[in-house]
Amino acid sequence: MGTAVGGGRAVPRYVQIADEIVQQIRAGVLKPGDMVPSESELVERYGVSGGTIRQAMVEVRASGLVETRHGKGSIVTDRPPVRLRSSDRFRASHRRGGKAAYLAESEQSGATAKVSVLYIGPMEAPEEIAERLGVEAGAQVLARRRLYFRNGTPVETATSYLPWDVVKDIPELFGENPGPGGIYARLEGDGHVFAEFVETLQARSASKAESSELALSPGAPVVHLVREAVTEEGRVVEVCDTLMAADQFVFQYRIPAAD
Amino acid sequence: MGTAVGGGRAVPRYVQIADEIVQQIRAGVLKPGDMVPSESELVERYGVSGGTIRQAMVEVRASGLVETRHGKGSIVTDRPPVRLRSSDRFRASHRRGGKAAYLAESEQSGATAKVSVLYIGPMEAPEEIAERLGVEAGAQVLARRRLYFRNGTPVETATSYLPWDVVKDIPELFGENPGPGGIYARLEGDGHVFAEFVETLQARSASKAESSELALSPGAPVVHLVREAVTEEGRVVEVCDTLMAADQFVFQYRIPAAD
DNA sequence: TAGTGGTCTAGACCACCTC
DNA sequence: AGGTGGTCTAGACCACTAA
Repeated sequence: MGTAVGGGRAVPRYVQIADEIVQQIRAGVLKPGDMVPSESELVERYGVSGGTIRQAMVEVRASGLVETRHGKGSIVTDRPPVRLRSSDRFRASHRRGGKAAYLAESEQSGATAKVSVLYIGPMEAPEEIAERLGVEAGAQVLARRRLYFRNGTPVETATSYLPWDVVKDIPELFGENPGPGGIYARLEGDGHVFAEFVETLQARSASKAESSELALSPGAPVVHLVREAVTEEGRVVEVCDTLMAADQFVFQYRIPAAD
Repeated sequence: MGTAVGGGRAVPRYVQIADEIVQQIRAGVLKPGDMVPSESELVERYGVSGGTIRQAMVEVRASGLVETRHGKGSIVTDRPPVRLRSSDRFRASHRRGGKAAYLAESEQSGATAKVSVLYIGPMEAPEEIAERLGVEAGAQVLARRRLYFRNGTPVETATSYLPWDVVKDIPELFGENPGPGGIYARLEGDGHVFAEFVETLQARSASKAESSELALSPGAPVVHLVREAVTEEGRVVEVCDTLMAADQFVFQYRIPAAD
């Protein structure tokens, strides 16, 4: 059994160790791309048990400065220039210019972007989605589920839901590439006039499943964003449900002060 | 020593246990206000070691459905009637109605709100703030630092920075209570006409210091929001730097589609 | 195969809270 | 005093990755 020094410290040993490692990264002793010493090496260096090092590494991972992969080790992440999701990404002029929102943003920051289509096809609307779309729960909708990459790593999953009667005559929406300007441009081309987009955001810790899909450490913060596209008739013609790695995005919204 | 069954399961035991407990809460077997069985009781019930239960409870806490306090135990949280921070909180009509934004929101959800003033007075502008305010770094500004409570627990710290020449003739801004409509109403009363508010959000894990100020578990997600108040002259007359417990807030923004 | 992280054990001591 | 969570130990077995 262990000597069991106990928990009677002002600041726990594992926090001290975590802080030391984080400091080494911030100070540049460990640079982006470097490997953090292995857990067994840290056990020796600090003279503590494996469990304590383990707990320290959980803290270090939570700082977002490090990424750990099973059988490999922990690597110092290169500070990614986050993508700014500003509210003018939905300007109609961008669509007329032929750019989808996410591409326009990627251009600004010079990062490589990629989209992987996970599913496009009919689906029974989940309850919450059906409610937002104003259709009955379980009604058939078109679902478009994508995974977005930035510089090769997944940063965002997005699923768009559109009522069947809205999409049934727009064949482009059933293909992987909806064409210039994205799906909003196609909807506009079919006679829908957008009045506004309503975005709802909540930040929380990633579940186990989510963290694996986005290649995050379990418990890393994610942002859950749901966007509704509302037409001038007051109809919600699309609900987009998005989950983003929080450290990859900064959100910016402009709120007019006018009454 | 332990029998060391090892980690060779598809889904780890601690995740299974965490899911079971979360399910019991979602299903209503454990209701808000109920105590979760103690860790030692869970050890018996599930026939695993303390460490495994401990890890399971970390997962359960991450779900936000439970709150743990040291010598007491874990209690199922009141279904957090999160405060919706919608973008219409800055409508001029609210200010003319005499309500500050945070009070107007609290009324909607029926929660008790409290504000504690931590500091009001002159301060040398931090670099990032000075940049946003368009003043020189280190220039004197008025800082108003508050801590917001909701149902007795701290949920948000906010610091407003205002250029000295803007505030020097508005004595209300130096007092704890800036009067009906809040500081924006006072600025409007002094001739400033707001054009827009620009909010920038980023979610991340709380640092040790931040988590203690907001009474969060270390590493719990927080939202860092910086708001600039822009007048029709294009001047930023206030920068408000806020840190919020992520599980207490849902953010909503309406984005006009017009070009 | 060797090294790394991931899970688990059985037990210890400590700090906090309530009675 | 007795229970609760918080920290720590020493060791085990497993899964993943790379040479």
